[in-house]
Amino acid sequence: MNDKQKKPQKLKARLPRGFVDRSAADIRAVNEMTAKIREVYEHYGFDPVETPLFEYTDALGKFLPDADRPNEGVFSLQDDDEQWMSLRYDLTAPLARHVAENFNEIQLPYRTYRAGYVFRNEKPGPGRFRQFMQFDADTVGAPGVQADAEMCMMMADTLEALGIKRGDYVIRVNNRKVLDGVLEAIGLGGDDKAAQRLNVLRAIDKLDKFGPEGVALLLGPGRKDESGDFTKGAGLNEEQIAIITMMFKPTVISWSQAVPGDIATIDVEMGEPWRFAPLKAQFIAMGAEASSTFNEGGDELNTMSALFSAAGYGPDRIKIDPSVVRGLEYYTGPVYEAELLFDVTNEKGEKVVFGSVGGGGRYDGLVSRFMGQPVPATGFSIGVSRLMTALKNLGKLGQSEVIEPVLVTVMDGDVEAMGRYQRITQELRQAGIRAEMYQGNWKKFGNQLKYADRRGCPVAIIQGGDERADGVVQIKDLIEGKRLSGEIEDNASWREARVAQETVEEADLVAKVKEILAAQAEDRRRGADDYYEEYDRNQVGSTNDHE
RNA sequence: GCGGUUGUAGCUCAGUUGGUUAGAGCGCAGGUUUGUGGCACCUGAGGUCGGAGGUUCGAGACCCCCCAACCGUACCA
Repeated sequence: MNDKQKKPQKLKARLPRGFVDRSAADIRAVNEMTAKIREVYEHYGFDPVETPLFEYTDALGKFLPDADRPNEGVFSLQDDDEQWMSLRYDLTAPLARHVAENFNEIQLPYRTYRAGYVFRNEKPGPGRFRQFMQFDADTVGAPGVQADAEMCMMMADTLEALGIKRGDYVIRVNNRKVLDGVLEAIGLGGDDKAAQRLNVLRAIDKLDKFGPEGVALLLGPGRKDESGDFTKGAGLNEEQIAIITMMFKPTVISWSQAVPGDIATIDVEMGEPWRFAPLKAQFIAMGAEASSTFNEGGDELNTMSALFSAAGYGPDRIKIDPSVVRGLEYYTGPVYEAELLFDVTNEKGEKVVFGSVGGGGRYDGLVSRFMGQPVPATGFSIGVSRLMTALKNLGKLGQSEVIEPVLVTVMDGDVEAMGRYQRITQELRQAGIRAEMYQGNWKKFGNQLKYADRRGCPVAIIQGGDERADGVVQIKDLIEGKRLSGEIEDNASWREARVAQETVEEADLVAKVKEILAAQAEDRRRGADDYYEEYDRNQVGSTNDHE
């Protein structure tokens, strides 16, 4: 008490882990993106719907928070009636709830889209957040794979609408039934093998991260990562590993040269569903019945492939790829994934494989959880936040720069003068010019221009007592002035010079400001052209322009 | 969860074998300048040295425990 008074503990300003504040530029970029996505979805005949951020936890799935691991994966809280509620972790489960709850009013097939933030209570990583935006489209009540095929085509169209060139992305399609069939065939069927099956699927899902060798290790004994940590494998034998590896490791030997019983001789080039035939033949050669699940999945992929070709979507846009796994739990049929193929440079200047920016599949069981009848559905989700990072790299965003407002400075604080400043500001606004009157401490005039400078205001309007008496205003071109400031060293003469400033009649104010803004825009355009010429010179190999 | 790295001002960091009152740059505020941005100069605010315990005459530094962040890995319906 006698010691020097302890200062009150300052509150530490800190952002919760895994969350971000969004800047003006980011928000504008997101708006630009979502507008383009929405346009494509609307064009395909989808209608918007919105559901709340919260749902009752049981509607989201079977993952109730329990005593041991509260809030595992989802953010949950108990309502005052003690019911558990959770922040949604995707947009699919809430849609299923919405459809089930309004089943009588909804005309099936129900084609709908929606965008919104979803939340995951997981450990965040680079480019992975605990709140992020998804943009979904779904068709509920359509059992045929033509609905799935349409989704894939719409994904391709959406990416192109966002400015991603054909060849810089691919939609990869697989079918859960094929995977299930393969697992059955190598003796991993049955409930007692469920855990092992899951391990196998997870291992395959890591293909883009660890490559075929890494996946093979994960399928077998296990893999040690660079920090020395050991990941336990699925414990398959070499023959089983070889069959699974066959699904994603292309070889050059054709089927006719394959030696029965020697799986290493079989060609499984990706991209064509008929390539599954050798797999099937191999199962028979090994004495295992090729399962009907496997055949069903293969047939569905064949149908989808035919639909793609008929609609003119070749393998440069959509291809069949047996290594696609996705959403390990609720998918029941076709699954698809949108992948970016170009290199992306991260904040640290390292090249990284960007990978998946969206995906989806058929989830025939989700709506029917709430109903006594089957309700088939298929849909996909685009990771908006993630895709935005990629688009920034491509230079496809933020080009339409926003012009900061014209600043009307304040010289005198009396009501009459203030009224004039206010009126000038309104005149500019009514002429369609973004404008604001200085709202800080007007007595420090230097600070007003400093504010305008740091904000990037293009023009400042100045009217002191002298100008007011004459019915004129000073218009200062801040961009031009900044350029000229480099030529003046001495502060006094810099202040004297009043560079890039001219006096006009009040009546001519709007016209003159427009003139200056137009000249500035012209300068920017010229500068941008130079930039893009430079940019184009640096783009090697991007010769196929389909626009 | 497991493994590794790192914690000093708002930010980036220095701080010697343990030694007086913990520093710099940037940023911020004020001034030189009550009618002019940049540059320059002057002044100032801003620190539980991540936290607790221990060793010591003495700890920002050494020891132990805890916490947090970052990276990798696992999980991700």
